[in-house]
Amino acid sequence: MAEQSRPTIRDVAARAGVSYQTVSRVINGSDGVRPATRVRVEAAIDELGFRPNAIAQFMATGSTHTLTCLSPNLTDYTFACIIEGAEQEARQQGYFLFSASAPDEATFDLLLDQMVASRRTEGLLVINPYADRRFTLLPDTVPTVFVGARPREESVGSVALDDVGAGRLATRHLLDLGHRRIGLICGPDEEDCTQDRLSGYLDALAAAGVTGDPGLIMEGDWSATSGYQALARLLELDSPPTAIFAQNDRMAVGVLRAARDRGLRIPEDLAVIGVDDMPLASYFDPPLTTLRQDLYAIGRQAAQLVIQTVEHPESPRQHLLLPAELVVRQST
Amino acid sequence: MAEQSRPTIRDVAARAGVSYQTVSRVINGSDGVRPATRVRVEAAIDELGFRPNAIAQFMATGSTHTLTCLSPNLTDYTFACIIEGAEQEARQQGYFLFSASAPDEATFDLLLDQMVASRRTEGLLVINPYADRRFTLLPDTVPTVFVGARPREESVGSVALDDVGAGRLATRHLLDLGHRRIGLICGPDEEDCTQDRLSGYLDALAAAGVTGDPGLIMEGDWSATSGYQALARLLELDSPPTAIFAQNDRMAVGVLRAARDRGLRIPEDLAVIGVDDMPLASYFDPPLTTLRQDLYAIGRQAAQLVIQTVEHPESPRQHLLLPAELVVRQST
DNA sequence: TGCTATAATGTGACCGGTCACAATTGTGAC
DNA sequence: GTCACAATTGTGACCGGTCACATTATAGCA
Repeated sequence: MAEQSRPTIRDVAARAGVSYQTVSRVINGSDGVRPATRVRVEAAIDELGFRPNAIAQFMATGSTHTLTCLSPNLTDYTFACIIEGAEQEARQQGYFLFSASAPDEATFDLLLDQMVASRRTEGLLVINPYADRRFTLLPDTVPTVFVGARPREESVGSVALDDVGAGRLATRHLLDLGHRRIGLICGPDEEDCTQDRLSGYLDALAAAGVTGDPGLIMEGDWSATSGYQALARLLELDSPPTAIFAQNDRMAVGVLRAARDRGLRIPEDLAVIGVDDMPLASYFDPPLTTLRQDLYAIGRQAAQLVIQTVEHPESPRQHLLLPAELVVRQST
Repeated sequence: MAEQSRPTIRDVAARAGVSYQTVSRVINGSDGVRPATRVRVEAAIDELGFRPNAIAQFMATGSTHTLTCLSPNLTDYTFACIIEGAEQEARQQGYFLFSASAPDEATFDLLLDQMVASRRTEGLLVINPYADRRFTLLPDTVPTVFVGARPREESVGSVALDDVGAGRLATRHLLDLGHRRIGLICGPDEEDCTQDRLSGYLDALAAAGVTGDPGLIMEGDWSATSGYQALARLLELDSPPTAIFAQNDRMAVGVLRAARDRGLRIPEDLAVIGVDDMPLASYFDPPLTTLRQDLYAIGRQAAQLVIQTVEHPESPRQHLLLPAELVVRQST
């Protein structure tokens, strides 16, 4: 309302009695401007309330300083933390982070087109790239980092939880408590972390000289309901498990509930451990033992990696694994 | 790597043997292009893999088709749902939604500067504007909508839960069950929804002819811990409440826990109701009675409102209230 | 067939910055 | 006081599209 159209560098230049180029120099803090001139220009900027038009800067420099984070959704707590971590890091380094949810492949493709092909973004963070076949749609023209999964090709960096280690840690914890028949409730088969946590589980069993029983391994979909159903099936076995390792907390909560509905005491009749340490984990009944992952750190690292690749395209791709931490509460 | 620099409309024009303006027409689907010509241009676009540079389009048209949603954080489930809803709606209408977390006023101010002053964004969604004094920083140069709060000035639209109605509904539910001493655990004093849910509570009590007791009203900070502590204090009263209305689910969960720790049976000794219907509400012990709010709808409506104001600046500002729905489970 | 009305296409300037380089000014040495 | 050289400052073109308008091709009709 106040000003019909906002002032440009040329307006500032006119007011300060210099050329637009000098104003540009002042904006960018380049040297080669006499202090007296700089002061004069800065005064003009203040008087006019001038702010550089970022779009025009992008246009001229060809660089948007914007990263895009694509996630299956924004509401999953783990994804949200990763995004927030990445956002912080990006902001600190002078970048923007645009985050968008791509619930399906079509949306993913659309977003890719709008962000990458139209040159709005300089780097890509992809959370959970193997949710479906979306990873096949990725262009190789833009620096990319996978979050929570190993890349299938070499040109992409990655940051993830040390899932094998986490699987091992959880399983060993249950073994240490004397359990020998340990049920495993997995995430979807096609996801990396499912496979890795599984192999950590198998590792730990083998290391303890315990023979694994494939019948104790169930596939869930990360939801509490799927955990509930998995336990129901496990309890129908002739020789049911005495402990459950659920690959995430939501499924573990489903297990707690299914156990309670059947009158099982936890941890006496059944020990339960999850992964994530979600916010209210300690408020369930009983408080959930779990493996905490530092999701913010994962996000921060991921942002760092993309920025590194954006700024030094030839630098080697990195693959980071962050450790999980055992949080013992009362469900084991 | 493949192409050093991506093709522009002039490259396409040369290939198709037309002028760049004709290519521009084809891109934008304007009519006044002979079908034969259009086909030829489209072929050239495909052959070269041309995609219009969005930044250049912004530059030329002055419109970015981008909205910004500022939220205190991205990890709170309610905020995330709102953002996802807004994102969906925006996408459907051909807009982008940039969402950023502004944990404090300084960040909020910075983001405002980067998004608004530098003309990257055309509309603003502000979630929880009264988290602190951030609302005083808002510029009046860009269409703005408050989400989850009433605006303090007329130029801003708003979408929120019908908090008064929700407070009334929750309280009446408890009254209907025969409770007369109903404890209220509020959110922070300075937030609108705290005040509104409180006045709904008072309304319902008055309507039922029950005299309210100010000693039964506690202030929390939305966290489970604060709910836990609030109940602890309420139970020390000479005449403690027989029911609790917590203004959100997290605090309600804290209440459940505090009650369990003291050996109170729920709902026999103490009835508990929350607000939000957060994802695992039905997995707590006992499953939580609560008021569901349609957060996606709130987000969608908010996006709609901003877009409306962006496209028709003179249209009147709207203020929407969405109803809450009672979900009765076993905590009452 | 010629003429006008209309459809289709092309041209130049412009959005608001930046870049590369040219022009000007200031400085120190002689 | 001059000159060479460095420090400042200014100029034109450009980024990749779009706009307004000029130009040309086509169609419609007498």
